[in-house]
Amino acid sequence: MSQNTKTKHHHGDLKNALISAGLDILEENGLDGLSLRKCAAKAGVSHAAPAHHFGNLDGLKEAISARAFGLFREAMIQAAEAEGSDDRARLKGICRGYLRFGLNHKGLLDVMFGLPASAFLKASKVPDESDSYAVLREACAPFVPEGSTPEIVEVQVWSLIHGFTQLYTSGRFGDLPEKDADQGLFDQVIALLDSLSAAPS
Amino acid sequence: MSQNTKTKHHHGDLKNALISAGLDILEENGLDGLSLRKCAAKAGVSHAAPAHHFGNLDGLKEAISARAFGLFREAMIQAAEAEGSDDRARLKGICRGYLRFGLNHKGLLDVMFGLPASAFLKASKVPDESDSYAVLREACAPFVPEGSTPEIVEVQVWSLIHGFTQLYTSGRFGDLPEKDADQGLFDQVIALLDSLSAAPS
DNA sequence: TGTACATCAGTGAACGCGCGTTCACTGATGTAC
DNA sequence: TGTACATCAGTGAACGCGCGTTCACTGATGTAC
Repeated sequence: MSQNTKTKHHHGDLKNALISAGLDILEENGLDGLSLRKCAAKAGVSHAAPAHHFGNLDGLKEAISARAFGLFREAMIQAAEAEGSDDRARLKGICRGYLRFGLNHKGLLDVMFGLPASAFLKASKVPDESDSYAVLREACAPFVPEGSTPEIVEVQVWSLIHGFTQLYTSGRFGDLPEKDADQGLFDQVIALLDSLSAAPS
Repeated sequence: MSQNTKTKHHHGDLKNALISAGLDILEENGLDGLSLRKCAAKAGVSHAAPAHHFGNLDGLKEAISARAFGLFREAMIQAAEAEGSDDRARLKGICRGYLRFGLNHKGLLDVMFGLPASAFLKASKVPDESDSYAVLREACAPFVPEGSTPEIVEVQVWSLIHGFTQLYTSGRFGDLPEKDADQGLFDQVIALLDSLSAAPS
């Protein structure tokens, strides 16, 4: 106890601790509740400490966002695996994972898609957002009809899922219960994909 | 000049002036730049004045949002009329109007969809958000296939357009130029609707 | 038409708050020799 | 193995800022008679 929590200087992994603190704050208070000082307090550190690691709030947000995209990716993969192994089941999992993530982690989705994509593309190393996108891309791949391209199918599916999630989580679909929302979104995506695939066959 | 701008007390239409000021601020500085004090300053009035009309910032936001939904509706209608008079042309106009509005007035879309829908549904009189939705609904009506319902088609089209707009305006589709985005979105909606309508015919 | 009065709309000073940022500092760590 | 020293990470006090909110006020408006 003496060494563990009270080393005072040299926290050890403050950078990650601050990111974790940020995630917690987003879950509890949403995007508006996020500040450098709150993250520092939650991580048990003086309020000036975060500047050493992130520079400013935008830096922290980017780091939090990257971690959130990682969680997002995991959530989709896990949901996909829970559904089954064929192409449709995997895609259904993506839909469910996306929507559930939006419902359960509205604050995270807000930072993730609140920052412009350029904030990620600027980073030299391949960012976590791309990793998430790859999951979607792979799930869409089996449904690309002959006359089309993967990009077109991805954009279409992504737009549909993303729009549905945003509108549903902000209460635009009335009191549609979560379970039905799940199914409804999937049905829509399937209808969309069927139409694409049906054309050439 | 003496009477017109310097009556000091009793602005006359301060409520609307504050809403207009809010719209300007949203266009210039985005959602984060919006505050009661800035709206008051922009309207040329003391910073405590807005409280008389809106109570707090959320009240102002709702009023701004209502006005923005009105502009949104007009933008869609105008774009639809510019396209032509048949069903497809009208729907294409809706797509274009929606996307353009998102591109040109990102700040407005942020308040409009940043507030939960319940903020509008609470209002006793039919809110402007419903008026906007009616435009979408009417445009979708001719494309409801026999086995489906208007609601399903609306949700699907709305999700697709909304998601596309959000993702595109935050830079998620790379450097896709605006003109192509317009066409791409419309193509997608048409493909979606064709698939729905084609099934029964 | 005129007077008295209640109500309403906006003023401006003051408040406390949380914020990001700066700064000199200090304690811990790692490295050179 | 031990000493000296540079570097790094976190401290805590201080700063100014913009914010929402409160409050006693005052000037304009509308209404009753």
